[in-house]
Amino acid sequence: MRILVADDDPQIIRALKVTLRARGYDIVTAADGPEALAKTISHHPDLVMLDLGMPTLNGIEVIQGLRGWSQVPILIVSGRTDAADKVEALDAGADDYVTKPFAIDELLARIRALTRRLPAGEEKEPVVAFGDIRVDFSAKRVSASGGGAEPIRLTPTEWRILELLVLNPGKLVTRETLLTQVWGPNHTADTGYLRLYLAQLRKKLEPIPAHPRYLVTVLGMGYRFIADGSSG
Amino acid sequence: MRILVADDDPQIIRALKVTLRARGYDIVTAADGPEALAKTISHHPDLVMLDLGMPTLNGIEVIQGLRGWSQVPILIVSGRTDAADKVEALDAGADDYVTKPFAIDELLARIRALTRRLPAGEEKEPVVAFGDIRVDFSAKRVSASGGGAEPIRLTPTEWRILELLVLNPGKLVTRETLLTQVWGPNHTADTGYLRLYLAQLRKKLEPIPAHPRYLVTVLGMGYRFIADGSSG
DNA sequence: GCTGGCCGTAAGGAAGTCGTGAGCAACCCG
DNA sequence: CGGGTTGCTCACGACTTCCTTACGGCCAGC
Repeated sequence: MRILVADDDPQIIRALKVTLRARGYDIVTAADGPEALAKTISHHPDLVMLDLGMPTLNGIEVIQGLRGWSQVPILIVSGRTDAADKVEALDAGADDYVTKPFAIDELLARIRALTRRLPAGEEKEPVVAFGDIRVDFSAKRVSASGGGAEPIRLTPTEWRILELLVLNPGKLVTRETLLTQVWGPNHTADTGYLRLYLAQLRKKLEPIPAHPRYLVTVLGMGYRFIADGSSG
Repeated sequence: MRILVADDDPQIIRALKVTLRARGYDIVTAADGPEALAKTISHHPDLVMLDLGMPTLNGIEVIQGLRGWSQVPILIVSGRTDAADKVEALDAGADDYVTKPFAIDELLARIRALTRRLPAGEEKEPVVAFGDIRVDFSAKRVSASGGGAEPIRLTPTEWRILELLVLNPGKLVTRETLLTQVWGPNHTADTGYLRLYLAQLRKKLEPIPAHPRYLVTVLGMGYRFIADGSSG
């Protein structure tokens, strides 16, 4: 988690850097408004902490400059306690406003609150591709880029098995693991239906189902997903 | 924009109700924790204002009860100024914390900041179009651009379901997600009414209701909204 | 080379899910 | 108090999914 700290007071910068780094955050600093804008562009922080009283550029203008193109959460840290200042900053696009002096624990809690809902906004799509197949886990969707644009339909059970295998690329997934994870902890007696679902998955996903390249059998043990580019 | 105000002090309730209604907000009130939870389920507010010092149920427990199934923004209004209280509430899932007494202008600005990023489809147009249908989220209206200019009427439940689906284009929306988001956390036993509402939505929105093109069933898992131009 | 065990494949029935229509109770509003 | 709307239950047919059973092929060990 990367945080940009913009303040013109070197002491505050230093104090925040130490405190936040100790909490595991990756810290980028800026001493004035233009630098804050530039470093937001170059470093893509997950949160911007902004002091309103910086030289060169009004704090409000920095907020507006950011909001013109970015939805990054903005936390204002200011010495001004006047309600009018808070209203102006919040309406310009800031997400929270803390007045100096502040309790460091409260600041940290507000940082957590602001960064918590981040994944809901701009997240990468967890997509895994192999061969002509694209697996989109967030959308629960599989499509073949090559043969026809029609999406491939998987049943819920097929999905669970594919997830277990693809999310552990290269690793062996034992038959017992598959059975307990898909059918429940009490379900360890396999009468042969696991082979059946693997056959169906291969029929739908493998270029040559009879000679599986990605969903490989490990004799007597279980199955393994081999990603593109992996040897063996 | 609907706001739930939960406080055990009738005077505060009354004052906030008047002030917020004057700003155009739709206000729902609750006098204790259980009522706040129940009215959140039944009224689906866009923001929950919570007093920590309510009887019957701890404020923290109310936050947890909401966060178990809802992502609605929570604004804590409390008389406690101690940093530890703020940390506890924010870490439990609250999004902002204001201490009494507060400037009403600041409170309004913080409400605007919290509700600003509400629509899950951030910063996009609040209008989504597919086929001959135009869905206006800000005006809560649906109209058919093709056959006649008269607006299509949706019931509140139909609207909730359509929102969940359209705001997650291409993504799978689980049956369980739909049930908890629309009917509340305790409502997981589906006797078949979800199919019914989907049928009604398709009857009103789909060109050929019997062969849905936009509100697609994913067998055994849930439903999916397919936007125009997407493959499939 | 032979046998036993494991794997892949196919067919078929049981069980579950979905779409649809009919119908009833609760609620809102005039 | 009455009409219309909304929310929900029940029942039925069509379809999909799940799982069992059965059979043939491949590899290991003897």
